[in-house]
Amino acid sequence: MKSGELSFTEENYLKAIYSLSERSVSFDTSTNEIAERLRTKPPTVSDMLKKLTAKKLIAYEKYKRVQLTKSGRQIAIQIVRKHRLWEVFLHSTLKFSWDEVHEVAEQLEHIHSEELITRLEKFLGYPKFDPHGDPIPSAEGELEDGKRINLSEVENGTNCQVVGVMDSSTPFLQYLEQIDIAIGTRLKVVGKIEFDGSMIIQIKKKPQFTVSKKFSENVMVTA
Amino acid sequence: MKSGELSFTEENYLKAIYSLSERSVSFDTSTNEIAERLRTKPPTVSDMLKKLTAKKLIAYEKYKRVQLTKSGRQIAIQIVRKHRLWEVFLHSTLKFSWDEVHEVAEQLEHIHSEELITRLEKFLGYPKFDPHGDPIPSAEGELEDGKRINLSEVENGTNCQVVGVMDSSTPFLQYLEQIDIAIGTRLKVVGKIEFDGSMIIQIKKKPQFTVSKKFSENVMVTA
DNA sequence: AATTAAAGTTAGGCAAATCTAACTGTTTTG
DNA sequence: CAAAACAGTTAGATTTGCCTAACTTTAATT
Ligand SMILES: [Mn+2]
Ligand SMILES: [Mn+2]
Ligand SMILES: [Mn+2]
Ligand SMILES: [Mn+2]
Repeated sequence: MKSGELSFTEENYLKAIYSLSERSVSFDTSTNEIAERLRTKPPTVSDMLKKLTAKKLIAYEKYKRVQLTKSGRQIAIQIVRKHRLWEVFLHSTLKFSWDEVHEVAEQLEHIHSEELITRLEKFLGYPKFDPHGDPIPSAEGELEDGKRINLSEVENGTNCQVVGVMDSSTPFLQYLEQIDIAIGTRLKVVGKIEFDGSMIIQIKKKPQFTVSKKFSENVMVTA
Repeated sequence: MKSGELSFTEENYLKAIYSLSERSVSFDTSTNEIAERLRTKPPTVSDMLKKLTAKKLIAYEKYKRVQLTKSGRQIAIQIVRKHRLWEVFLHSTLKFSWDEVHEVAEQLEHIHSEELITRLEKFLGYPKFDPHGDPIPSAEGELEDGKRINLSEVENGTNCQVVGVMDSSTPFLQYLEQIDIAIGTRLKVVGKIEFDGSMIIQIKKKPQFTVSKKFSENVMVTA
């Protein structure tokens, strides 16, 4: 790759560190978490953390947790932006189904061309969300933060709309499809079971059904 | 990359060997030619030739010239197919100008997904030529031999490539040379004059110029 | 507080892709 | 045909990304 450009691998590390950090209170993550996420081994991660530190993309000290620097975070967000725009393209333009887009976007997100993304975004009509309901960062790295909450936090008797998932694995997405839940689906929480946190929900006028706590924790909704 | 998949680099070598071989009578090429094409050094090429031989993608013996095997050729053609389809996408869909598309296509051609190309091709309406007028191989690797037609039959706005002449007289050939047209020259028909069948054509970014009907009837092109 | 468990790093090695310098094989040509 | 010129390969080094095994540091638990 051209000088100044990051390798596929470096980009994947930044993206992993970004998404793992975002879900922690202190906006940081650890060697082992990164290793698990990238299906690699801790020593490999250790090596890369040194390299990313040298490039000033992360703030990191031996044995301590890792945080993205401002510039590392900007780059990570741009990769997320590319990933999600490509997912929209694959779904809306090329008619891939939901659960097929991620793998290919994982490759496309590493194409280096500002102009390409600018034009792609325009062609797609400046979408704000990807096919899984996740927000698409702007060219400036701004992330619209909708008031998305976990389905598991929704009160009894409340209506809400599905806007995203925490888990993008094929089994989960297939289960969602099976029970007819997709991005945009409106549903009502009609009951909760204290014992195990299961939730009874209803879509439109269809029969009610029960989902596990694990399920409701992996679905994001807006109230 | 997944096992069985070729690396970026291997794919670029196959593509280079393919296009260099195609232009030779014996359908082969040499270490130095490849090195020059890929802006690398001969020892680097030597190494890769060994590797590609082991994978049975080329037929090669030390100090001899290189030829693609059947399977190597098929792979090379698929990369060319991807490259050209992406160029159409960049030009027709994203409105890149035709001289901007190549560099980005050079990256996109290495995305691994059959399904992606199948759907992209469908979305683009099964184009037969890329923005430079080069033919797009079919999914089966068939390369339209570009049926030779008379330049005078070419539609407005179409790119074509000069492949022969009807008249081989010295005056005609001298005229061709004078206006910088030779076998292989790519040109675009930018207008036609009803009155006398004259044709306005353009080569690359040079100024347009007009040729007579008698001229265009004596030039053979592939669409 | 001392011990154990876990998290994380070094050490050392390997494969891919690249380079320069030095060598060998092939071709051209006086 | 012998010498020079050219083409091509081998040797040895470097960088990146990855691994296992062994070690060190930090955290948790008794
Ligand atoms: Mn995704
Ligand atoms: Mn990726
Ligand atoms: Mn091209
Ligand atoms: Mn390429």
